[in-house]
Amino acid sequence: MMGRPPCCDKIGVKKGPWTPEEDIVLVSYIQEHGPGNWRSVPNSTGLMRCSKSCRLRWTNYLRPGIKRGNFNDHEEKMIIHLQALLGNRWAAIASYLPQRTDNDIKNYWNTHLKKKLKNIQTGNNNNNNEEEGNSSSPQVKGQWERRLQTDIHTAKQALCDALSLDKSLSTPLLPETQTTTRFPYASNTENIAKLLEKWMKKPTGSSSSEGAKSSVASACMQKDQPGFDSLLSFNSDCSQSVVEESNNLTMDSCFYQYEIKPNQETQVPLMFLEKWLFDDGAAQCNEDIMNMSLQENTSGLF
DNA sequence: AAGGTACTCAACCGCGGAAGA
DNA sequence: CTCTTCCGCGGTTGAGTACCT
Repeated sequence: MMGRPPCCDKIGVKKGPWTPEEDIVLVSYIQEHGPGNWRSVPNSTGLMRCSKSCRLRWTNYLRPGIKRGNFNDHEEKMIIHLQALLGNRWAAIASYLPQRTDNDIKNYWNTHLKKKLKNIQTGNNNNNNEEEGNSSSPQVKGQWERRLQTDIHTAKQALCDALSLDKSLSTPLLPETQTTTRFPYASNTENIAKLLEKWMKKPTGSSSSEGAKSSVASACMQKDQPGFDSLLSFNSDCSQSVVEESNNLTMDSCFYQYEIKPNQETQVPLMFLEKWLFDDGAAQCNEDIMNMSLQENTSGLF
């Protein structure tokens, strides 16, 4: 067969924004069967969506543990460092920020950080009286590019740097410890169930069901809205969540298994790298290289 | 108040890699 | 080993919203 067959039958496949009803169907199905086997989701649920769309909706929006809303300084720093180190490998970057989706990080990078860095860059150029287009700011850009094409030693330093950001923060950052902080995924599925019940029971009190639909939708979509978001969001006070969760491993623990696996898989190589880094390189994190690290370039951002 | 512009972010598209037959 | 199918990723789009004139 020539060419790649479509992931799904294009005929009758719905596209565009998801409705709350569709969300409910999808979440209900995943609650029962767990995420994965996306191919069978449309058939099993009757959703007129392609498998990809279902997966995307789940991973980017419905999945418990997703933190929405503004990125804090620490997250910004992490993203900037990791982007410099890993390039646009958003999934890899997201594995270090388990509360954020790769899509969110990508969007945030494209809409905020890129611009911010550009401003910094041009600011530096002006300060240094450097000509614009002349190899386009060799000092700053050169460092970024150098890091992207980095030799392994520099990469080790940068990763070391990135992972040691804000050690004072209580939130654990190393993947080894992240695996424990992901427990809230599990507890939150219960919340989804409660939420779904609410949705189901919600009287279509408003004159039209369409109105009710949209009000539910907007309540869900609304950023920083208590309700849906707060229920699903990954409590920033991870330690508390973990404690709670350790006492609360109910039926949701199966969710944890389903949820944790994909991330772990993507994380494994980095975990090895880090392990190797910290075993081998941590002691060598010499100050000179750290000083030339991105912190220098990004310090103006924060 | 109306129209235009900029911005945000959910969702789509197409590709590459992994897995399985 | 080859072919097919599925999954996941990164780039891109476009609808909705906010802001400006």
